[in-house]
Amino acid sequence: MCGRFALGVSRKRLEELIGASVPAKYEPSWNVAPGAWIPARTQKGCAMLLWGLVPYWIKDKVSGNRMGVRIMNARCETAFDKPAFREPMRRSRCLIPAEAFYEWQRRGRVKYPHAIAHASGRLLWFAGICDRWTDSGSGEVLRSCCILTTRANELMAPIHDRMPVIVREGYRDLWLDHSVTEADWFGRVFAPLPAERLKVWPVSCGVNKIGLDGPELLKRVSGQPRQGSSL
DNA sequence: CCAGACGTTGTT
DNA sequence: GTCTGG
DNA sequence: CCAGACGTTGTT
DNA sequence: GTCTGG
Repeated sequence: MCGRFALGVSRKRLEELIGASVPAKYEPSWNVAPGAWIPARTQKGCAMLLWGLVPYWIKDKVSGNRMGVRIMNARCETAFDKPAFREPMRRSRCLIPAEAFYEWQRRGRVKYPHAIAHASGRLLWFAGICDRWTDSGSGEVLRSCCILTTRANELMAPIHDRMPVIVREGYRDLWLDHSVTEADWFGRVFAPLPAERLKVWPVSCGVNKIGLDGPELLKRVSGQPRQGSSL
């Protein structure tokens, strides 16, 4: 799954990588959590979206907060059928850039955080969906998103059984193009990224602490070797 | 028909 | 808005 | 995802 | 245990 990630690149660098102008609201962070404003590539450009999908049909802000901030992920296997995801899957897909994502490996009652990044050092692009909710009272518009998940590949399996959908370069335009509807294509997009394209390493529990931030969160720590890896 | 949910994760 | 459960 | 709270009364 | 806040 994907409940925390890092995107510590400068705004200028992100603009180069995303190929669009990034709103000034963007700030680098190595501890991005649900509820944060995150940059996303849409068909139109780059927008800052609330991580935690608030469907357009939500009636009021209270239920929006209840429902929205909690929906940080959507299972790719069922997203086309779920009321909250159906329309966004069809017409508002996006790509969410990250340098790495964090997963916690549970061993008994202890949880060990790991970072996972592209083996090449390039950014990861998560498959996301977004929606636009309007406050009926104030007219305020809230744009929000969530990240699709798929089954873990062999690298991730010892740590966790789910991982984010990472869209490979050749499929990114396809994912953003909402004239594309063939299920066959999405099957390819949703396939877990092959293990050899990712790298994983243990990090400190500093990432657990909301509000703690900085590049040091991505530093490898020793003494917590992961177990059961087939690689 | 109306009322109520609408999601994921993990854990047991 | 749209689906499911009663 | 993790951390941290976890209440009541009445009124609009 | 379960919800909210970040």
